[in-house]
Amino acid sequence: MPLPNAAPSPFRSREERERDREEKREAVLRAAVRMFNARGFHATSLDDVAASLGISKPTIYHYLGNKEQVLIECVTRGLELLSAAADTARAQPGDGLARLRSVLRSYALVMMDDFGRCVVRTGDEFLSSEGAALFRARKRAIDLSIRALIEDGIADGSIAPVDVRMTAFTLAGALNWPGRWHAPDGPLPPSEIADAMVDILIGGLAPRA
Amino acid sequence: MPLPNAAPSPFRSREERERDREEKREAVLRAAVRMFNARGFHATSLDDVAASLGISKPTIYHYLGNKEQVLIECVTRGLELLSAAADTARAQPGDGLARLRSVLRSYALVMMDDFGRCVVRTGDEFLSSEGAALFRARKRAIDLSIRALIEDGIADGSIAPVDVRMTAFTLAGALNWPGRWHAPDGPLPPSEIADAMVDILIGGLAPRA
DNA sequence: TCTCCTATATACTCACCGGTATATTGATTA
DNA sequence: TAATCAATATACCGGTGAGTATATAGGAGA
Repeated sequence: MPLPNAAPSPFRSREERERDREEKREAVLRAAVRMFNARGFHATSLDDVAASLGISKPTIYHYLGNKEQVLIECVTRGLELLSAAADTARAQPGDGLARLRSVLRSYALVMMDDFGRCVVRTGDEFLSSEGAALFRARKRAIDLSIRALIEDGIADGSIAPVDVRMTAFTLAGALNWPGRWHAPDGPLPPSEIADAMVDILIGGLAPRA
Repeated sequence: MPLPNAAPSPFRSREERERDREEKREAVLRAAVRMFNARGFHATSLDDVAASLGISKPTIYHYLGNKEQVLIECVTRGLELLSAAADTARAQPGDGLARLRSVLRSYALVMMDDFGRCVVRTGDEFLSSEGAALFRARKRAIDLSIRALIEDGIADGSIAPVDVRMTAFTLAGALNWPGRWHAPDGPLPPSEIADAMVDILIGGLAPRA
């Protein structure tokens, strides 16, 4: 219970200071990911990122180890969003197709978020070999989640007996693409884009007999 | 008619010299695109490219203006392959769906070629504003080709009445993706990958009633 | 109060790399 | 044969940017 003394004190407790620190870290990451997405990783200097926050480069180094780690944290945020999307939708009721549809929709939405975008715009080339290995492992886990869902759907008859591996690649590829072309201030809201893409992927192009 | 004197002369004619020059230019481009694809544009120095050919950096500048122009030529090569794929398949007989299928297949194959890959790995960020404008214009033309084909198919009843714009995005996105993950020395041959992806996109996932 | 830790800045180093100036060689042409 | 041009190399310049050394100021704890 907080005391009724609502006057904010300039003296911060330990937890408050830790929260402050976390908040600043987060702000650095947000600013960085926006710039990385807009100009590309190599073309963005940490001086630029610092300037956009009105701080200086060493401050960034105070909160994050080095430039690659900034990128890794951004990518990791995005991958976590993607994993979360896959996991929560997977736990829902419904047949395989319905659950897959839900995952695909969430996946597409993440791809129109700053951190999701960053995942798709960051090739292995940008990371050190350790970073790239981690990156690949997490992407693989997400891929496996999607494959499992497709298999469920095939088993319960809600999905046609397709090649699971290639299907997962195709779906992910299509849904990754908005991360490259979607402009956050475009006319179509992300949810509509996601719905339209998922409908096409689920239904295909050929008219139903 | 060549004279029966088959002994290769060290004295080259004008045409031979021009062909030589063209061949060297081409070799530079091939070496460059491979490295760009493997390490990324910014992480590849022209010294590296030169070294991989056993020549020196000024030689590259002798054949191509500057680093951006090297990239633009690579991307242009890829875009030409893509345009060619769209145009030739469009001129074939068959209903809209059949022709679209043919275009999609060719498109996917180009994406597993060095130059096609380069198109998809090169974001606008890497180019100057003029380069990026050119790039976008050519991609737009390809997009319009695909849209036209989808419209044909809807008109002749071979394609379901989908949202044309979103469908073109979705198809292109899915087919672009191999440009990022496909390894040229992988087990599956590109033609099989292309077939599998196109089948999924055309047929969708839901079982036919 | 003295010391230590945190947050921040300024100013620097160092490596890399795009691009160029200049030299050399050999073939082409006048 | 002299003048020119194409093809190539070596050696350099200048900018940029990652990362660091060092200073400072102020709060926290002993």
